[in-house]
Amino acid sequence: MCDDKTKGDKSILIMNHTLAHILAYSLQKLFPSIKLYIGPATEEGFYYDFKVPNISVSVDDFDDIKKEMIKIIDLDLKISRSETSFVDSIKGLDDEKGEYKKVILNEIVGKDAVVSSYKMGDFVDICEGPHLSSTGSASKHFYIDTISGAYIRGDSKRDMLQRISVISLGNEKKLKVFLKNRELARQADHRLLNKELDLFVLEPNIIGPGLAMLTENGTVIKSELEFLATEKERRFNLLRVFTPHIAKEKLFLKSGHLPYYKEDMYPPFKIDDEDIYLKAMNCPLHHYIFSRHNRSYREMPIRYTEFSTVYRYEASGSLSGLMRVRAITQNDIHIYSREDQVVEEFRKIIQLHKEYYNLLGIKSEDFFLELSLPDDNKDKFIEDDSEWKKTAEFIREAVKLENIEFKEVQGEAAFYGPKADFQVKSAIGTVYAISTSQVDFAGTKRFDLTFVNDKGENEKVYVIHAAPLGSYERTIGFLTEHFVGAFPLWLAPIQVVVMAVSDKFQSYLNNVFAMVSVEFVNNATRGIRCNIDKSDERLAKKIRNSTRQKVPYIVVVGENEEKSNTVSVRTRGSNKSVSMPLEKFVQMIKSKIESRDINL
RNA sequence: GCUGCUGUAGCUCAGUCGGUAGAGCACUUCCUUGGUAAGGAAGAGGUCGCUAGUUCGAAUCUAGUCAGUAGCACCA
Repeated sequence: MCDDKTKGDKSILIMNHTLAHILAYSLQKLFPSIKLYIGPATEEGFYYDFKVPNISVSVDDFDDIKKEMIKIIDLDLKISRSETSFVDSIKGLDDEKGEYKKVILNEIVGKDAVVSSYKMGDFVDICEGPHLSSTGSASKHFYIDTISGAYIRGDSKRDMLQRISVISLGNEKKLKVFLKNRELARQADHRLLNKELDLFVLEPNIIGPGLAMLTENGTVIKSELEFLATEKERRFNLLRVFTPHIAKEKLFLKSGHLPYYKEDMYPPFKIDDEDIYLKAMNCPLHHYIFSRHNRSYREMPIRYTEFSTVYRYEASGSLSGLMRVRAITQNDIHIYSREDQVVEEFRKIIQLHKEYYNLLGIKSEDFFLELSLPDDNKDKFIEDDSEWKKTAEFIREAVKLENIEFKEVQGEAAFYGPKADFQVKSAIGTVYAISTSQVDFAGTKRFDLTFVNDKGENEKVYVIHAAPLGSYERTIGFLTEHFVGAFPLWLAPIQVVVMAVSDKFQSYLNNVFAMVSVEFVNNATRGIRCNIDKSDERLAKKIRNSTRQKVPYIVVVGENEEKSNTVSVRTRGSNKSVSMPLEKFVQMIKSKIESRDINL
């Protein structure tokens, strides 16, 4: 997913890098006081970061910028390279306009390097290169896409610059296809689909930003996922527990989450002179359940799970529909394990993921696995080299045993241990962790989590944190986008809509409705979810309404059906209807629901 | 949180130069009893996100604020 083939195409990267310079040159012509920062090529094109003092460049300027760029391309300016020493390069920069270029030289290039510059016309930019030999060979088929903010060196404590992002794929055809595909992807945005599907409600002004409510439709999906998880729990020997949503400050101080994560928790309220926090995580509470009595090596591992909501004061700018919310409901698993069991337990968690993903039709190209390790930032990660190494190796081993490809990233670990995140892309391209599994070697120390080993000694517990179904909010958002609203039968909020050709056939319609919506044995709450459409509309209109809600089966009855005790069934995705005996239809649906068949 | 953009009916949107609002869909009622993606008519529905300010007068101009959004930063 992340290593696509276009990435290896060097010539496009070179051209886009040259186009970035052309963009910068154009901007400099239009805004002479501009301070340029950096302009790399990306997978889809390139961008340039800059700041114009007292002026904010806007989308209204895009036309002018494009014209300037085309002009520079048409002039076919020669591009030449020159080299200078670090000191001369610094000296050569204007104090004002070169402010951010100096950042590059001082912080990225370094004193000992020879600094290369590329020149086109009267525009010179410090750059490693390589570049095209002249501007004329750059493609004019680029699309100035967005203007937004970006921090210097990605550091939120520094100045924010403006970033113009351009899509450039080398030719017109690729550009058109890209833009068209992106438009299609945007139609899969769960926020957009929600207008038809009516799964959730956000009332940021009244209830609060990031506090999502599920409607009766969304709640069906949540419940189905919960049934599924409950079934799996039994198979994987997970034990269900239950904990409160609030706790004293002491708990989170002990766990180490405070003061580390104070900013990310809702501010506390005072009761009897003590600060009470809304929980932002379940682990410390589960730890107390685990450690309520002494544990023998014989009973390990102990696997707890809880369906619970945690509250995180997520940054306002990061909130997005159901994908990033502030009240997060997870199926949160904590496995208390002996050292020699960690790999096997972690492996089981990966297997659990596989089972879920198979069932949901999520293929390996839909996600990627990221192994997150610490970097040398001592404020973010607990210091203990040997434990970090050991636990990272546990995860690598488990993941390798399950034959899943992964990539490793530094600096993304949890403060208490390395983690393996399943990452997915949303419809608009934002990457989200859909589930996370972590090995914790530190929390265990703080809570003195131990068991008595076969030598009668206290031995350290390793905790695996996992939420293989992610949060309901994000998972429902992701699944909505994944299926573009056309949920598999077992997840569909409404599985069948029955309607009659005219209300002459009311009684047969009622009969069919009663037969279809009958609940069945193995799980009473998993009967067939059937709606009856009694609206005074023409048949075509009723079909249209249900079709837009992506209802899997639309059942129509009239004179013919009544006579023969059949139904006319229109399956989602088809515009033809098939006649079949009522009994047969109900049986078919029943078995597909019970087996969680992905196909209709 | 930062930068930009946006905020008019449940939804999608229109509203000229400042003169207290309009359409389509949805909703309600009536007509229509109609065989597979929009039948017709009428009606109801809005302190123009909120708060100040400018003005005789603000949906429209200004400031602040709340929220959404695109990125960036964050993401236990």
